[in-house]
Amino acid sequence: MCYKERKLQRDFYLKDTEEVSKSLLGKYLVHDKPEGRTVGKIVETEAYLGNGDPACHASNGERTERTDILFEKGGYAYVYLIYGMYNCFNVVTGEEGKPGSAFIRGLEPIEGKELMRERRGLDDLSGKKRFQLTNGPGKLCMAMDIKKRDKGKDLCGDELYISEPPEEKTLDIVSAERINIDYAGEAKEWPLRFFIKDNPYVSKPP
DNA sequence: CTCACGATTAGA
DNA sequence: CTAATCGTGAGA
Repeated sequence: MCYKERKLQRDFYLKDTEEVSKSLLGKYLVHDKPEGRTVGKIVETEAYLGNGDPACHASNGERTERTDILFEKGGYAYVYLIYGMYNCFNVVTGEEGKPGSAFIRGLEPIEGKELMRERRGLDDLSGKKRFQLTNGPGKLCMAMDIKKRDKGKDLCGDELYISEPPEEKTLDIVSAERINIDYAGEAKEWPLRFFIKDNPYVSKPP
């Protein structure tokens, strides 16, 4: 499979955050490393809108060292450490100067599953345990080996990128409230979480 | 400089 | 249900 030929170009990422978050569903996230390639189909995302969205790290419109990349034009990786131990992967969206990102919450493993299993430190993948490989934002970063050194990487590059799937399928997309943002007041209720209906790699099924 | 805390996860 | 664990950024 030639993922590079199907790589999403810059214009895909320049649209508004909500639209990019939705259209990322079904796409293939690819990470090429010396030890091997891992590929996962994106099955769950959340939109973080920047200005006006109290849940977004750039909500106050102020640039800080951590969130500076969110103000870049779309198509860059935003990776940050949460709870001192897990990485979270976002795709920067929109035009330059407008902060916002699509948070990737769930992947369905496509290629490099053995490498993913090793990186996750799992021995037993029998039964429903196999979903633990990539059914959460921290888990998929472990499986794909995405960490802070990847922050700022251009997804239009050759190492970490997103591709059109081999065949277009019609997706049954569900919207819901975002997860674990109790601190965000009424924004907690905004329907900015999107996932593929009934996909077992969605982090927290409805 | 200090210090409270989180877009999570694994395990009891 | 809770502990783990540390970079970040607001405030002194």
